[in-house]
Amino acid sequence: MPELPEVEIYARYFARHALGQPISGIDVRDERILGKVRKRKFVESLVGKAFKSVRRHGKNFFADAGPAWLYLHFGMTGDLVYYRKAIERPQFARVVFDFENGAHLAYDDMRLFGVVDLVDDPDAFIAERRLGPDPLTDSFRLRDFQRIVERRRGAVKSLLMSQDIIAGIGNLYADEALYQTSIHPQRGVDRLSSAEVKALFTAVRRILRETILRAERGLDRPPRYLIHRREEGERCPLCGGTIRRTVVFGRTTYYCGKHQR
DNA sequence: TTCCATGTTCCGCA
DNA sequence: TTGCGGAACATGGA
Repeated sequence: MPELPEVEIYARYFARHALGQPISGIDVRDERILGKVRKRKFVESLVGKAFKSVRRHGKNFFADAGPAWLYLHFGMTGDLVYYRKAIERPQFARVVFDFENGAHLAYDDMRLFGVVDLVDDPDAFIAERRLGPDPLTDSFRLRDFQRIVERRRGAVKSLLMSQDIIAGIGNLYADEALYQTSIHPQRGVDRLSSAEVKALFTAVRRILRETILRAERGLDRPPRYLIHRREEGERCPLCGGTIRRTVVFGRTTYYCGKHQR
């Protein structure tokens, strides 16, 4: 489930299992998952190295294998699986890292929308892609968010999902933030009150943090979250209204027809 | 069989 | 210039 919180969990998982372990081999099982890098260069750049640290910016993941960085984007169905026995290798493992200790880390991705690549410099990558601030860092400031909202037009959900405005929010968490702030997903950005802009800013951070904290403890998102009610006609756990379905920014959108205005 | 899916990119149009 | 709709990508799962 790769939006920001999921990628953060993957980053921690990667750090827990793979950091400092010498890479003894790499099996690129499906080259279609590779970005710009060719298979041979990818393997030669990483074998014999060990990952030293990890970074995440929005949905983008980087692991330092100096001088090159491993880059991962999880697309819609990307996942990481650390395992010891060959039989445990996941079904859609596209790239497998073998470590000297005999364990393996698979990048698993059924739909192949993800990317495995090498980059020279994460900061340059972030700048080139024109990614906005990561909402869980100090670079995400209310002032900046307010300024962007003032200049922007269109539906508020589109703004939340635009990676050049905020990096990391996808379809589910955009709906969640709007639901929890009682804002209709199709409301024009120019019709948000300053209190609503502030509430949205706060809600985004709180929801992402809460999801990560709970996931670390093996807990799902709280029962009051819209994420458990993504179906037309469901009951809204906050106000008893009816959950509606529409399309915004090209994506299926769920909202409460009663309390989101 | 048909519809839908947590993402990104590209094209055409207003 | 900005924003949006639609399609494409690849592969299931319900």
